[in-house]
Amino acid sequence: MRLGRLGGAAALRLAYDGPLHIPNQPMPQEKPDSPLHDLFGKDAPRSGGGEVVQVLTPVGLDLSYSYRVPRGLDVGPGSIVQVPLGPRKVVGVVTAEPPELSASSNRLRPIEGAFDAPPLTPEMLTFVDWVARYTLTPRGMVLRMVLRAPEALAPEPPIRGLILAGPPPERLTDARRRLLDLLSENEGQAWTRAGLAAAAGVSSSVVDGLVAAGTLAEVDLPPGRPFRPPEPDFNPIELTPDQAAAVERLRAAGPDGVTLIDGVTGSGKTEVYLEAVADTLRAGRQALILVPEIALTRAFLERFSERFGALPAEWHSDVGPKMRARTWRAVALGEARVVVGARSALFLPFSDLGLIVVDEEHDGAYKQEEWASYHARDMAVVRGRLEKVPVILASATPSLESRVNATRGRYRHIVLPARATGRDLPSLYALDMRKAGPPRGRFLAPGLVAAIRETTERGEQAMLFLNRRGYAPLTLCRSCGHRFQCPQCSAWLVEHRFRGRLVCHHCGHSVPRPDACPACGTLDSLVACGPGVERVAEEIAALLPDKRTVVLSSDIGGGVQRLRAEFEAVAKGDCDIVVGTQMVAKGHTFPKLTLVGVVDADLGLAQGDPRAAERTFQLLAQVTGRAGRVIGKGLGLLQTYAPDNPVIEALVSGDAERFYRTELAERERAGLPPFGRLAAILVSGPSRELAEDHARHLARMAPADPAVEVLGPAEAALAVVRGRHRFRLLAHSGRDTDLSAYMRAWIAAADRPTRGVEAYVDVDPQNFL
DNA sequence: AGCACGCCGACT
DNA sequence: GTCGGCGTGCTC
Repeated sequence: MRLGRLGGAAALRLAYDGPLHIPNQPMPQEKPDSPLHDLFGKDAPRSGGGEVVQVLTPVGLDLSYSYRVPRGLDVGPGSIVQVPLGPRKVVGVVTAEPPELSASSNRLRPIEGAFDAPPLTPEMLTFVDWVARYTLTPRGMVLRMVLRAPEALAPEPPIRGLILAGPPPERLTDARRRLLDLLSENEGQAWTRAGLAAAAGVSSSVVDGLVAAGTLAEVDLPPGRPFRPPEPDFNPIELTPDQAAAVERLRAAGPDGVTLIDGVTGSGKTEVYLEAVADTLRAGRQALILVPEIALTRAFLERFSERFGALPAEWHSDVGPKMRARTWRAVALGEARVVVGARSALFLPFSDLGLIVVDEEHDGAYKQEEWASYHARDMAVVRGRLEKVPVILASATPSLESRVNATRGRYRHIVLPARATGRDLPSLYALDMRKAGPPRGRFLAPGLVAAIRETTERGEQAMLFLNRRGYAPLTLCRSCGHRFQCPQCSAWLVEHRFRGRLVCHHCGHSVPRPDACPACGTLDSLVACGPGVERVAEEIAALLPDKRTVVLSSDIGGGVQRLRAEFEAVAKGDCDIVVGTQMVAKGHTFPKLTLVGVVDADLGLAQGDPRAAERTFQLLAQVTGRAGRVIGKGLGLLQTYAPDNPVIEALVSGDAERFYRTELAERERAGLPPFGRLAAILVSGPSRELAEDHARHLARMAPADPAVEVLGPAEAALAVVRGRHRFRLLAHSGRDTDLSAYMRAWIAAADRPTRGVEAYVDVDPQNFL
């Protein structure tokens, strides 16, 4: 096992050079005793054997451990190695830190070997450390995100292929003849066992028989090269003058820095950043395109391959282990030139990254809130800085953070004010439900129903948007008032009529919908309260029975395949009315769609969530932006009980700037992001008492700091999830305070939780439940 | 994160 | 009397 040479470690110098982005995070000043400090500006010596190196392992540890390098093993910073850890063997990465234990220490154990994979670059190692520090995640856990394709470390095993290698067998059956015919028609071709059997229409035992007879022989085929390089000049598209000007500005921008492409829906942001991808390919470098949800980006992949003559590599949770391993290796070896991926693609070990694009940069899906919390958009900006490559953020409704960075000049700002097709943006109107609401028991105002009727009569499509899955969010007994609640969560069970069940959207618990009230036994006394998409579909189908209605929601049966098919069917025009949840707001173009009705425009405007207005504005602007993109005159109708709410007013006036102005003023007044910083601690435990006790302990232990205000503990809005009781604490500071460092000090000062209690730190929380 | 060690309930 | 629950601590 040997490794190639490593690039100069001097590149590490850039790591802590100045204020990095992170929504305005000042770079933490490294203290002289930091383990990383001594390395800057020096070339880390490669080990020639018999020495000691630090190895970071992908376990929940912040420390790296010292290991002895056996004689003859050539490893240096970034090398991927196997080391013993306690009773097991784990993969690890040699870091650039100086050894902590001396060669004579009896705790020292030897590295067992190095993998034949390219070493992680110094930039990648720095990135791991940076993310770990900022998010308060053990470095090992961040490394784990990098090494998340375990099979990728072994060279890909050759494919077993079959070729014609001997005379035909003595007994020639019908099946054998068909198989031999096929082989002679494709002379010299090697087949896989299953492929040959299927192509010849025989069972695999026929193939085995011929192998045994010596007619076929097994050979090793080199593993396939699935990553055909995209060609930058394969099929250049004609750009509009606006787009061409935007591309020129990107080119003029130079080799690094962040650019926000701020363009209305349909303005062709994608075409613009694909030109930047083409430039990256021309320079022989790799590009990463992050997208919020990859499962439904079929259309994007097709567009990409039309432009570049090859598909990009894909990286997301639906990629199987084999393809995952191949992709990881191909990225590390520089063979995969463009990767389109979900947020986890940010941790791929690119060998020569030249560009990062974050599409729909405002999207909440970029924030991971599981065991490690990070915002992929912010970390993309950090990685771009470390790698010294440009980062492009694209959105029709940019986050307030990015807008402020653009107006302050930290980001370049490219605005695409008009649709590339020259079509007008949809006209939006508020439907005041207090004055012109639906009759009792219904959810669609007569005005909206009439508009849907007119639209579909013209042969165009209408969409009803409601960000609520299922049939009804609450079921109660008319007789005794019993409400169906999840036994494990403080949430109502949502009726799903397709499935005939009541479902908890927080833990997945579900029960069949009973006929009688479980509390009082009364038959047929259960009533559904409020609408979900299924119920809206039922209502519109009853009102317009001759129209074809379809529901697009993540929980229609059949998984991603079925959903993709449904989206394509709608795009082809196979239905008149679409009723959809949040997922219809993203990306897809439905050419015949000209009317979008928002069933409950007030739904997202919950009090107490500082980001509610922004999220609602973005979501409603995105979803109404689907209307009239290809034909007709787009129309959006917003059903609301608060037509004078600033979000609704800004949408209806078509003046996005007005929304940004008022919302930014509000945030500035309250010192909220991007004018201040927030970090949360979520304490959860098996009982209310245990969770609350630890939350109070944390509150007492919060370090005194005049720059930081600590709030709480308060019971979380969702007080119980999966049987765990939750409390929240919030730290609030100005934007010049290193709140991440404050949180590290806080956690270090407090006792570690015990007895099943957990404390989870979320820097830059997006979600306030 | 794993995995081992360690101290209190229901069984061969 | 043991088997085993998972609570606590360690891994170079």
